[in-house]
Amino acid sequence: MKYSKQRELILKTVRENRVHPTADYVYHFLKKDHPNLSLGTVYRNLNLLSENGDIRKICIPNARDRFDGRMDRHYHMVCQECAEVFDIELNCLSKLEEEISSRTDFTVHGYDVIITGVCHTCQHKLNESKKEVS
Amino acid sequence: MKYSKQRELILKTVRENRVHPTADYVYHFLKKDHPNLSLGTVYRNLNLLSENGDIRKICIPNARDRFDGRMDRHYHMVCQECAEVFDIELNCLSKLEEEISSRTDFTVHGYDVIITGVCHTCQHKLNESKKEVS
DNA sequence: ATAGGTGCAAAGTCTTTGCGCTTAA
DNA sequence: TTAAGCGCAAAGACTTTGCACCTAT
Repeated sequence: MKYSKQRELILKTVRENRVHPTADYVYHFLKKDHPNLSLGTVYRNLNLLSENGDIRKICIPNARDRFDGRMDRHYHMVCQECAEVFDIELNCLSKLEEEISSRTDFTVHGYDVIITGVCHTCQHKLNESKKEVS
Repeated sequence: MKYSKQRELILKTVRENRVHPTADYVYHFLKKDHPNLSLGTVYRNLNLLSENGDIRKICIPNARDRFDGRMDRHYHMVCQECAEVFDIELNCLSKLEEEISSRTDFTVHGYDVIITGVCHTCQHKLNESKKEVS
């Protein structure tokens, strides 16, 4: 693959901005200092990079796709209130691939775990507003 | 919630068609016998039903959302070749919620595991075409 | 009677793509 | 030199929504 400044910047942005950015986030983040950047280029490169295994695409119900620069084994928690995505390490999944291959004839390339719920901050806010009502 | 014939049909379709149908599938499936049905109604009801916990919405990278009428604990394998979705039961996830609550302050509502790879049929086809080349 | 649901079509949102120009190799 | 990549804008895919009509309660 031919080098491009844009791709380098996009990869850097996903790696360094640990918010699991959307394509739009990456675009606006870079647009400030690189006014010629186009959204199409961002999409093209995010897809390229995730196909190449340089970044991960995270698919979340009722939300747009996000990208993750961390390629080590970890999983994701999504807050239903604020829509933020948090990382988590889980021990009990270490045997997952093993179990799948022994129980099915499916060739496993990868897997993702998406935990949905409410983050600490939002839970706190919800508790506060409950108090106000009662 | 007020009863509607359309909603009943849509729920029945998702429950009985174990292909993890997309909204479009449900629409065309029912349209045959119910020509007045509109796609908007299908979307509205699929979203309603999944919010109510009657069905599950499955979000798959690079594919449209699918719906699942099985509400018991199980997970999903997606074939990257044919895009079909298969169910799988996994034992090692039984302690997952426990581990998350003990390790984080995240309130877990649910989680989904999406395993990507290649199904048996497609793997076979891939092997065949390799043979042809060599 | 009336709140909620439907059908329809239009509008939205997010993403991809065609094309002429640019640039890394 | 030239194939890959870019910027732009238009098109595409999928989903939501406003509104007038309909229907379960």
